[in-house]
Amino acid sequence: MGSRVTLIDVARHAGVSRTTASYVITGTGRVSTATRERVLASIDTLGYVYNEGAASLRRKGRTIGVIVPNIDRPFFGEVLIGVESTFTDSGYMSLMVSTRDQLDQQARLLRMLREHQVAALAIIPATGSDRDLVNAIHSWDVPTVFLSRYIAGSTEPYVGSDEVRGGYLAADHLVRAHRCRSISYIGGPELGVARIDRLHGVRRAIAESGTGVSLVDVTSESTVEAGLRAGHALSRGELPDGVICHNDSIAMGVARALYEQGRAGATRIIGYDDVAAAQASVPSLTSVATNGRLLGETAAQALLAVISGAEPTVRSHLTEPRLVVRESCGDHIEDRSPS
Amino acid sequence: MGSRVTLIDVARHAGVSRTTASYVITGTGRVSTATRERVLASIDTLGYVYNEGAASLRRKGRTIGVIVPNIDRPFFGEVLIGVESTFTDSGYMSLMVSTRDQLDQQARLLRMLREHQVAALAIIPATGSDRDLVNAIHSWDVPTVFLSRYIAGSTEPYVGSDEVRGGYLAADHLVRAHRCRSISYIGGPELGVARIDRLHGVRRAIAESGTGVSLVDVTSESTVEAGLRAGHALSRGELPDGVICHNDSIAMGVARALYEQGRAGATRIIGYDDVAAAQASVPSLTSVATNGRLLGETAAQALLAVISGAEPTVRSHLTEPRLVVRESCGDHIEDRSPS
DNA sequence: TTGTAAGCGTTATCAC
DNA sequence: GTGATAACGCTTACAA
Repeated sequence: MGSRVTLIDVARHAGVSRTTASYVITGTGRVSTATRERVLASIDTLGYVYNEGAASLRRKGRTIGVIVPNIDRPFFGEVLIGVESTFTDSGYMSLMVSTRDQLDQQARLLRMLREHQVAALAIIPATGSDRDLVNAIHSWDVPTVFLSRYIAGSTEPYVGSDEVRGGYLAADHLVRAHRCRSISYIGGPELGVARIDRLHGVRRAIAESGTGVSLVDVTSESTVEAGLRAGHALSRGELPDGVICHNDSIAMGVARALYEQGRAGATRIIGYDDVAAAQASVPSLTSVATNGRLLGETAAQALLAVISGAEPTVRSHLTEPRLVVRESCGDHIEDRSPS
Repeated sequence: MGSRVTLIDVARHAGVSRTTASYVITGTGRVSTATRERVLASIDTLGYVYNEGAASLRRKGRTIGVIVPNIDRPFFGEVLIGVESTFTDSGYMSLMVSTRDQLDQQARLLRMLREHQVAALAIIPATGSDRDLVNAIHSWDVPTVFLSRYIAGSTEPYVGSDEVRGGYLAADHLVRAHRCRSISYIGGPELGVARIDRLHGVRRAIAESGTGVSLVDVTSESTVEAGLRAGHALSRGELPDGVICHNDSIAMGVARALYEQGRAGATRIIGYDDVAAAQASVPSLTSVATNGRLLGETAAQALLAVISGAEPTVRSHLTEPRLVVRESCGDHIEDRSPS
């Protein structure tokens, strides 16, 4: 009935030794076609299933640890798709865990992954992670890639979108195409590297424009609700000419808040990540596209390479973001607010 | 340096036997406080880490298989949060894989999970899964819960939202509160059980109303893009009085398409799942809330119970959906009583 | 309370 | 080409 069928049973049934049976299963070693057939037949009739756990005791395991802050944020979801599909397509399984963006959870999960002997680790570190995390992972000595968020000062392999460039693209569009003189950056955790980098890009774009542009930045959670709150707060004062949001959820919240205040289209809004919903919102959302899926695939491929012995250290890799211009930053938006 | 420290090393260092060391780690057996301290100290100084894989060779493993169609669909993301957090909080790890809603992938992944000796299985089956899947899982003999989608005729434990009720709530609102005489159901895979059940609910609501209401249903993918296409197709003809969409992504696409045709608000739209973006869309989306997270938690808890030996078969569990009324279904007649 | 020893199912080494 | 045999790191009766 159960998985009580072992390699020994197969070997006995096929009239060979465990070794030969093992050779057939793993494809290793030299086995005559005749015996191979026989073994395969036995496997089939006996209903044998390979025991990865037992095998891992001798050879390297085929399980990969994947750590993310929240599975439900659309962007991370896309990244996960990329990571997971790449690994399973190569015969590896992903042990996915979410830290809820909390450092203590992260430490705990890291330990559990260690106990599970994962062969590699892909991690989007929790906000606030520092050298301690890097050191812990480093001393552990398992191939690792940091994803989407990097740790300041770390030299570990990193795959992410070029945040500085993303901020630049957004601000440049506002300043040059729309002649904005005041810009607000909304959202993201205060110390998040993505936020800081994007703001750098924003400032650079402003500086390059040669015009005097005022910049205000506000932190917030990365949720629709937070965007709604931020939008209402914003509309209590004088609106900036343009708003850059830390992600699309916030942007949708801000746009909605302005709409509720009867000021739809009163300022230009740019989101970040270009998730699926961006194109369907009203107004449709201009957004900095980052292609999370590609990010995930890239990271996974890098890890697979290292595991396969391609020793040469994985180098960091930045993908190029792209600005997708839609209605939310346009001047052509009619005022559809409820009168 | 690496994880070369084994229980033997710990035992030697602490001056005890493997057994005692093992007792300390697992909390099993009787050990004097003195020796326990000593062992723990050794573990610390030696940097020992438990080897779950090796342990699983003797006792039951602590890894759970989780199969979903797509990680990136917001609703499934919520379900996963519930499943994963519940399991990790209990010391189990989730081996998550996505089938891309394809049967061959699903079969392959099922096999891999088996080889990894998972202690239990939570699965949202791919569209089109049938008795074959149930039989395969059943003969495998591992505690299993079907999640969110059930297999027709299967008696395996199932945790999901009451789809019939959801369809009823949506249609009842359209028919009674808005006096709709024509309704379209848009989206979902043709043979999906959720779709079929919801349509049952819709028909029941129509029948109960005693009025003659025409019902049209169209299948589609569950994406924003598909919603856009469906919305444009819809607006080429005469619009129905009300539209029920298979999920919120489709609903947002439909609403957007109408907007693009200059017919925003020309019909009432109801979405499904009530994902975060629903409240921020313009118009904000009326939606049937299903609480995916709770679903995931419930399923995980049921599995944990079975694993812990609470033999009595997990019974199926349906959660009650709730209609969240917002702007997209328009001019509300004050009738908030779809209790 | 602690130690001895027999597995768990696989792979690696080295003979034949 | 094929087959003994020794690991791999841990759990768990059974003794002491």
